Amino acid sequence: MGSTIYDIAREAGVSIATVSRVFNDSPRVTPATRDKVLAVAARFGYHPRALAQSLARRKTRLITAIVPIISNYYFMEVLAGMQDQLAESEFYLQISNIKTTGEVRGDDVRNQVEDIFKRGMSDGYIIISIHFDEADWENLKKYDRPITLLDEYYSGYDSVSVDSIEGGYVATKSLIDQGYKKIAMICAVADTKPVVERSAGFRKALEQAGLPYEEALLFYGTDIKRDGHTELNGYQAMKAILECGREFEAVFCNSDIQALGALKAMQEYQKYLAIIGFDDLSFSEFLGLSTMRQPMYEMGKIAIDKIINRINHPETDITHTIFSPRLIIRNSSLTTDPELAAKVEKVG
Amino acid sequence: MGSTIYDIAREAGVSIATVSRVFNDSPRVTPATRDKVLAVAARFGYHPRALAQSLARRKTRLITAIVPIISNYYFMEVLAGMQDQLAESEFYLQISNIKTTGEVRGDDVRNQVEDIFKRGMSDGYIIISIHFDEADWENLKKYDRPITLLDEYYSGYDSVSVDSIEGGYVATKSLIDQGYKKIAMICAVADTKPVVERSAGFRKALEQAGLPYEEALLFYGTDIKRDGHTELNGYQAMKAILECGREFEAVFCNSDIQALGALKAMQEYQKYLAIIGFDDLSFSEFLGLSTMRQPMYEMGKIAIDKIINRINHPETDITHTIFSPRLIIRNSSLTTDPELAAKVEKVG
DNA sequence: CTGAAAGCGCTTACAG
DNA sequence: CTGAAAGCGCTTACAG
Repeated sequence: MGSTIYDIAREAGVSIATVSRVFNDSPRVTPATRDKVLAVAARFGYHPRALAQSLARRKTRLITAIVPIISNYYFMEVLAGMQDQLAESEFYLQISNIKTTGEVRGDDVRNQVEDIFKRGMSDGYIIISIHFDEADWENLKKYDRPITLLDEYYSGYDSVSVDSIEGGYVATKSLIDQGYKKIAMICAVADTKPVVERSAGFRKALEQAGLPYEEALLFYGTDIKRDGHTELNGYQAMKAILECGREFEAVFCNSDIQALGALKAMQEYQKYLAIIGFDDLSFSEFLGLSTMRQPMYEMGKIAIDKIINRINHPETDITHTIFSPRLIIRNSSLTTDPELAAKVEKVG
Repeated sequence: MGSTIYDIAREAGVSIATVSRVFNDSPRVTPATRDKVLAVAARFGYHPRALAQSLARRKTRLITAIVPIISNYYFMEVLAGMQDQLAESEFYLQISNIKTTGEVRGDDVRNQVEDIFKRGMSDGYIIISIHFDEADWENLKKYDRPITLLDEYYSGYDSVSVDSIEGGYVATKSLIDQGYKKIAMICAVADTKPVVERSAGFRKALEQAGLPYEEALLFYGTDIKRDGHTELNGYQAMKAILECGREFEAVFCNSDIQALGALKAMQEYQKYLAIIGFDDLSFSEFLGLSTMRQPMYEMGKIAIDKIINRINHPETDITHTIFSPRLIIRNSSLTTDPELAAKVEKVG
């Protein structure tokens, strides 16, 4: 297939250095030579191979986003932000997907991430929604590549994330403020970072309001795909709530995608609890689902800024951008109890 | 940062050829030498750069999936299939995202796709949900790379797709079979491949049943993001249906994501038409949404098979795999009219 | 402004 | 089984 820089040089009667300069927009080329080279290149359908360029430059101009199963609906919006921010830069974005069967943890994920670093194909890496422990994060340092964490915090790398504890707190408090007292939480896979943090916020809100917190308020689905961030998991958890024999008025749900499943369970049981989710996925608005909004688009933009900045200035100080999630009240968490409703004003 | 093959060779007292052989699992290396090399490599934290390997081999062992805005929920499931099928192969998958503002057409998309080919970074390309015209597809031939189309058909490349005309026909017929006579269709952006085909099926079903077809049965939303495959677009289109002054009983909706928006519109108007979507996204089950199922996971697997086969055997005949979408009946399209209901048996 | 030459980090016949 | 050498397709000081 391909013609090389040598073909073009020979045909245009110049050296390969000149051809290279033309394609790198070097100012040190006469318009005449440039035109001649470009003409020949067009005739041959020549384009410099990114591969060879990267090797020679010792720079790939590539940023890799590492994502554990793109399924995360979350990622779609993050991506939009990354793309828009990338537009003006010289970098290309490539996405490497981490395959997960079941939980997003364990050696398998670790190995896949390391494999990506071993290939050494990118100037910088944005790691999204992967929650390693300290040792794992430290271990990545040996590859000596710029890293930005998104939806995760570790002191050793730049990061952008949302304060999940605060989010769990605000969500639960919004329920309490509406007059609900019997509140459960739908978790995803236990010991998982989002769950640990959001349930901590849940607990804090309850205790602050003088409502007793117990483990028994936490409900789990059994589906562990995507760490339990699935419709099915939420459906199962809500079923557990409705069948546990205990009365609940409201539910704080770990994620919108789970809330979608929870909604179905409520319909099946014809029993409607107030519910508030977490994320604000694009469909949540159309479900009338109250939620804690994560500024995903913004986070994507910021992650790109951070990684580019670190690629260009490796020695700058590490920074962490932490958003407070925003409360979005829609119908799903509004009380239907007229007595309670009287005390509440619609917020969003 | 990194040590190179030279460092390892020197330290291990062998030639770089031997180091290379060790890392390429060549059988022609004594266990002793192999161990020695591996030990040194481990100590140095050495890994061959994929970049340099690719250049020397003139093979990248990389397959690139080109996707117009990953947002397409559709893609998530396709990806799962691709990953599973890739597991046993020697290839890596990388995803290149096409940025789209508004419609997925025009020069901008064309240029982005071409840029990816110009970089020449992959051994093969799977192009997903991009609908070019004949000239555009032909134009890509000049890059002389293996290409597989997914969710698109063009005779010049291997492809895997779903018969959308058939899908539109079966969906509409299912509505007719249930006794509905006043049926509208929610389209996405007009002149777009899915819309053209599905509305053709819609028309065919009507005419075959002796129901008059008119343009006025086709409704459009104004949001053109993702070619109109958005919740908002469906919401707008359903509003148009409910406000047009004409009575409808049922709706065939171009995609599940739009159906989600349509559902909201119906709720707002407290007017419930039977509705059937297209795709069977993961949440559709939890919405009780009837739909035409596309075997996305399977399609992903097949696309990988095809591209790998063509990479390894460039001269094999071109093949097209075309699925008939499967009808999934859930609550949304079941009639509530007891008279009609009597004639219908629940299918799915 | 242009060219000759070294170098990027590997692989792979070709000998031995 | 192992090594010397050429080659993959570029970029980039260094001269001029």
